[in-house]
Amino acid sequence: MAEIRERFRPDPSMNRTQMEALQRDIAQTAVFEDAVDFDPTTVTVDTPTPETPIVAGVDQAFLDDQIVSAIVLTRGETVVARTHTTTPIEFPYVPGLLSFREGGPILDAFEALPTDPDVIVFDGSGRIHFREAGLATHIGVALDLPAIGVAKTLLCGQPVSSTAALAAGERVEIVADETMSTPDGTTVGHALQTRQYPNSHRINPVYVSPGHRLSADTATAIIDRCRGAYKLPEPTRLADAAADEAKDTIE
DNA sequence: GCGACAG
DNA sequence: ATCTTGTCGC
Repeated sequence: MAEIRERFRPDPSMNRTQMEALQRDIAQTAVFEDAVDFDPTTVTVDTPTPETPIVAGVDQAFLDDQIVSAIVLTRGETVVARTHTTTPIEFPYVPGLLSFREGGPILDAFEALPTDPDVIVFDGSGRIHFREAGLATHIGVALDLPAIGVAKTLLCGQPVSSTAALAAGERVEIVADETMSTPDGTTVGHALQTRQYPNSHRINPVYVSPGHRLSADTATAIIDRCRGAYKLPEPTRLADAAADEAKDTIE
């Protein structure tokens, strides 16, 4: 179903220079402004209506030499489609080059889907990346679909203020720092507190950044609307469970 | 050389 | 990401 712009496909056989060149190309093609066909404020993980946008959650699980890539499509709390692929691992984990390890398998999984989602949620960074070309940006551009990156830890960039004691729903801007090709001070994402305990113990926020066709503000607003009972947004949790489940079936 | 980094 | 029991706290 998904149309893939082949010239952007992450090729694991490229050398580092070629990979970084492709990332610069990806970054220039990426649109960090709202260009979506749905109303972001209608995204929900609860009871859906016929107009509720379809959100895709994507996540991977690993075996010795194979990678399991799972995608779960949901309309509100309703699972619309689910698929997964198992592929040989072709590239190691290298900070800054994650899309070359996970991107191929993810695109394979998208090709197996019966329908395209309105927006995709990835487990990793989007614009919060040295060359503004994180996993969410790379695959979002390759599919030309709205994409958002949600990372559990910060790859680069700096919060404009402390993220230590945020209440659920609160956010802090992440701005570009000197390690990035982006001009210093550019807002590239947000630290979003998806969940918080009433008292003492603290939960770390997640780091949301636009991947493609979305502004940082809207990307974060969408993830905020995907908050469930856990730290990770619901689409990511579902995909995570699907990947683990598929993995257990294999081993 | 120092720093330092998604999954 | 993955290997893993118990354990502290609401």
